[in-house]
Amino acid sequence: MRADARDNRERVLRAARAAFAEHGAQASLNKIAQSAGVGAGTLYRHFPTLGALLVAIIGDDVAALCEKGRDLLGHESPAEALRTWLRAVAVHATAMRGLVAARLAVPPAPHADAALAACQERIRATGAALLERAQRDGAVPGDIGIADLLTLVNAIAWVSEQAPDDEYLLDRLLALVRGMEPSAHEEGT
Amino acid sequence: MRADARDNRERVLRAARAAFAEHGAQASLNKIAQSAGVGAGTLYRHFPTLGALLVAIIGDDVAALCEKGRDLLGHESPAEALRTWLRAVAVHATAMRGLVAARLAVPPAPHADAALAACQERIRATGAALLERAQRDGAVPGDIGIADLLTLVNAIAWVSEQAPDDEYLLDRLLALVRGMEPSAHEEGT
DNA sequence: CCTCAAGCGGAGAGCCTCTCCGGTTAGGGT
DNA sequence: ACCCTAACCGGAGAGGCTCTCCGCTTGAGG
Repeated sequence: MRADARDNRERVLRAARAAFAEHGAQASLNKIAQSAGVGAGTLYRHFPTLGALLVAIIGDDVAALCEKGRDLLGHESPAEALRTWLRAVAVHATAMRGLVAARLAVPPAPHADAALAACQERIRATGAALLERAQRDGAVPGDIGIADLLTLVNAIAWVSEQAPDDEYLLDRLLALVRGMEPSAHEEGT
Repeated sequence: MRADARDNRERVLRAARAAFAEHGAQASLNKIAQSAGVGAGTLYRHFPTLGALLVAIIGDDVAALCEKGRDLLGHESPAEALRTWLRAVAVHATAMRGLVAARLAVPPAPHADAALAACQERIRATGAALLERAQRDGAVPGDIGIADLLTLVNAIAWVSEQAPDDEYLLDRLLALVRGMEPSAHEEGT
C-alpha cells in the first residue's frame, strides 16, 4: 500500500471513530469523508461497505474484550466473571451506539463481511468458555446457550442506547437476565 | 372532515400497513404515498410525523393487546398469563418490524407524540396488573419492574426481527428472562 | 347553482449513499 | 536523477429519501 493511501486510511478511521461516537449509527459517511479531508470515493475505496469500516474501527476493541475474557477465566467466581464480561460486551456495544448491535447482534448476520463474522466468532468463543465454566460451577442454568445470551446482551445494549438519559437502564436490564442476578448466593459474605 | 379527505386517509393507512409489513422500518413514505395514489403532501398533511402514522396503524392492535391482558387476568396461572401476554406484545412489536420497538421501547420516548405516549401508558398499565398478580402469586421475583420488563421485551422483539430466518429466536430469548421460564413448577402435572 | 374553505399533489430544496472516471502522484526501475 | 505507470485521489452526478410550499381543484352548505 502506498504511503499516501495508508495516510488517508488512517484519517478516515479517525474521523469515523469520532463521528460514530458523536452521532451513532446516524453518522453520515459523506461527512466522515469530508471531515477526514478526503473525497467520498476515497472513503468507499478503502471501506466498500459500512461493515468493513466497522470492523476496522472495532477490531482493537474486540481483541481487548477477548483478552479481558481470558483474564476473567481465572476469576474466583465463575458467575461473576461471566457477568462482568457480558457487561463489558454490552458497554462496548453501547459505546458504538447501536451500530455494532445492528450488525453483530444476530449470529447469521445476513450481509456480513467475513471479517465481521470473524469478530463475532471470537467474541462467541470467549463467551462460551466463560459460560461453560459458570455452568459447571452450577451458578448458571445449563439450558442457556452462549449465542442466545450474546444476542440478548446486544439487544439490551441497543435498547439502552435508545434512552441515553437513563444511565442505569443497562444494568437493570442485564439483571433481568437469568443467571445474571447481581448479588447472587455464591458470595456468602 | 370532507368525504374525500377521509377517503384518502384510509387509502394511506392501508398502503402504510402493507408497506410496513413488507419492508419494515425501511419503508419509504414516498412510496407509501405513491402506492396509495396520493401526493406526498397529502400523506404529510394527514400524518405530520412518522409517529402519527404509527399510532393510527397500531392503535387497534394496542386496544386488542389491552383487552387480551384483561382477559388473562382471569387465567388460572398468573405466571403463565404474564408470559402469554408478554409474548403477544413481542409478537406484535415484531410484526411492526422494529418500527414500534424503535419508538415505544423506551418509556421516556424523547420525541414521542402524545398519542404514542398514551399507547405506551395503556400497555404499561395492563402489564403492571398482570405482573403484580404474578408477583403476589410468588411465581415472579418481586424486584422486577414492569417498565424495565417491557423495555426488555421490546429489545427482544427488535433483535428477533433482525434474524427473520430464526423463527424460534424470539421464544428462546424470552425464556432467558427471569420469571419467564417456560415450563415452570406451578404446572405440577 | 355559486362560493370558498378545505383539500389536493407534485415540484423542489436539501439531505443521503454510492459509482465512475479523468487527473495526479509515489516510488521502483533504469 | 529521472521517467513511467499503476495505484490512488476527489468530486460530479445519479438516484433515492424526507418534508415543505403553494397554486389548482372540488365538496358541500347556503
